Amino acid sequence: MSYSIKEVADMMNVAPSTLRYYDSMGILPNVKKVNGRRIFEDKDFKWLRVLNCMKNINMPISKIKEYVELAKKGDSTLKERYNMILEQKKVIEKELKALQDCYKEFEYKEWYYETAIKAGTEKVVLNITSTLPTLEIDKIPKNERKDEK
Amino acid sequence: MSYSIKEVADMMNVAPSTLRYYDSMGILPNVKKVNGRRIFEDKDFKWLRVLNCMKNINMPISKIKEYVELAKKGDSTLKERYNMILEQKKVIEKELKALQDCYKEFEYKEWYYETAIKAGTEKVVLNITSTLPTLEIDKIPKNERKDEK
DNA sequence: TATTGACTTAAAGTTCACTTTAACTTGTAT
DNA sequence: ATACAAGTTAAAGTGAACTTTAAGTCAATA
Repeated sequence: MSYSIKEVADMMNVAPSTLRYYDSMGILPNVKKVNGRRIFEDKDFKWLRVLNCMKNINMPISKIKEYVELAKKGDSTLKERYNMILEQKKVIEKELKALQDCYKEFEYKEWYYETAIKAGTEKVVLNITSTLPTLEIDKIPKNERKDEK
Repeated sequence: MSYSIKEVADMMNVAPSTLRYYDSMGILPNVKKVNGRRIFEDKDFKWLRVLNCMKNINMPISKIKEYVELAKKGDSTLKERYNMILEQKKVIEKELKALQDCYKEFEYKEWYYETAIKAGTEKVVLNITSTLPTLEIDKIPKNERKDEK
């Protein structure tokens, strides 16, 4: 099977121009062209799946390109690519943790507003602080100082 | 306790100029100023924690500002703010799911490279496709067509 | 008293990731 | 045959989120 740029764009939820842009940046390697038109085939989808992941974790295009260039060089870069994957796995773990903490913060906010709406006013909940450790802000920094009041 | 802009910037892992920028965009409400200098107090950290969350889930500043403006208006906007929170919770759920799928994809990649490195070549794993449903790409679109080869 | 360092604003500059535009080609339908 | 839809490139434009710069203020220290 083969697919046009529009079809692939729809599948990936992006504009065709975005895919052209990706291609121009060199992160859509080996896409076949017939009469100057891009034709996406099954083999391309393997990479599109990975690309989609990399975009999801906000990997910059420059880094994605780095990976693509390594892959093009073949077996001699296996270890380098492996290390990139391990590094990115750590990034995802961090992001997952951050997102989960955010989720808890928002669950707290949900309760907060439910309580406030029932009471008709925020005042009843305003001085209850969420005890969720979303931010390192809870740690007091070294160069702490007294209130100058 | 009170903190300088530099101290808060360090706690939040951003540049002081970023906090000034946030302030100029109106998403650091009610920060005290002494002799023109920003002084962050305990009450500000409640909001900074939430702001940090909102940044984490890539909420645009314009939307964060919307929320701040609603909060400024007081109890009459409780329901609106509640709805915003519910909506954002859904966004987080989606993002979490996407990230978890990416994590699986990267776990597969980890195995892929471990196997390839052991064998000294990618060829042994190259035609094994991950079966993880990271992308809707696996669904064949309506306007599918035959290979023109 | 002079200097240093951390702050201030307003405005301009930068970066990234697209998106749009303009001029053109190609394949399909009438 | 002609029109139209969908593709193409190169280059310019956009928007968001900072970041840098320039010129200045203020408090503490030598």
